[in-house]
Amino acid sequence: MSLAVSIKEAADLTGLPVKTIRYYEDIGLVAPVRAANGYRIFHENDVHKLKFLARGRSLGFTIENCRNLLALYSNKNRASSDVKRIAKEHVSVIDTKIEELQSMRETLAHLVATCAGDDRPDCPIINELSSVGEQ
Amino acid sequence: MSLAVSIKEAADLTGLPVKTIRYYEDIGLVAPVRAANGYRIFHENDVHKLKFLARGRSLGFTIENCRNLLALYSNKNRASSDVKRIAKEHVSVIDTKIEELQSMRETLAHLVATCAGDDRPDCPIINELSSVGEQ
DNA sequence: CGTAATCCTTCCAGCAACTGGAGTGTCAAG
DNA sequence: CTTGACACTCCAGTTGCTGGAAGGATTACG
Repeated sequence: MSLAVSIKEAADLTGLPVKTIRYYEDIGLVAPVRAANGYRIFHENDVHKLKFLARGRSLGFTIENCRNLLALYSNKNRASSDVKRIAKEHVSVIDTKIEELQSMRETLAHLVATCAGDDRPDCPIINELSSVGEQ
Repeated sequence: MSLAVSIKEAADLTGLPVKTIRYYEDIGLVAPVRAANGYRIFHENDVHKLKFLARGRSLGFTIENCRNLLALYSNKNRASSDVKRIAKEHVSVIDTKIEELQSMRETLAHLVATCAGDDRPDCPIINELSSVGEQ
């Protein structure tokens, strides 16, 4: 017969915290059955979905992205073009974030480099933030 | 005499939304005085602080970072080393984020590249997420 | 059999940093 | 005098969890 585990075991198998798994059930991403005592029982398919979610989230997909991908995953009639589209959109979101962070990083690193970092109150970082050099 | 503006004008001067300025007052980052009718009045110093906050946030500092920087900014006895330390810590936080995003990006871009993106259901992106290739 | 440890359950509250909306008040222009 | 743009407060929602309280179930040990 198939795998049937407790929430703790599902957590150990997927690397997700127990709380997170309950949350995923709350928002309808998994639907484990219940034992007579009310305990959740995770079958192979549930654990598989949880692993899918863990990987998707660690790749930076939002919960809604994951919900869509999961629907495509369960849909044998899916077209790979749908999946590719979602993934491509996500790559460009990531690209934008990287660019923003790099520009932040440059500005800050420049400020850090020009700051003496001593006991004197004069500080180019503060000067920039308070826009003494107002352009 | 000094500048004294309404919340809308402060918003226009700083680029911050009106709602955000009210929120910044709520959490004690600015303390505009009130007119007889209860309207907020922003003086030059308040507008200056708001601009400082807007820049700090756009450089990715958290609100708490900004609160600290603002305290240093108002403190004429500050040492530039304090400011430099905060900024350096922040640069390394940004570096970590960039690295994570780049690794995500690579994985995804690879998957996108190997996906046919046609009408067939077979899809390497889904396969990866569902870990058919379980290692 | 008792009890202690480790599960399990639900529900409520909170984090960051806003954002939106409801409902109401104020003020200047035409 | 009414319209429109502004102002106010307060409550609720966003995302993706995380923590804790209060209680029930199960297992292991003596």
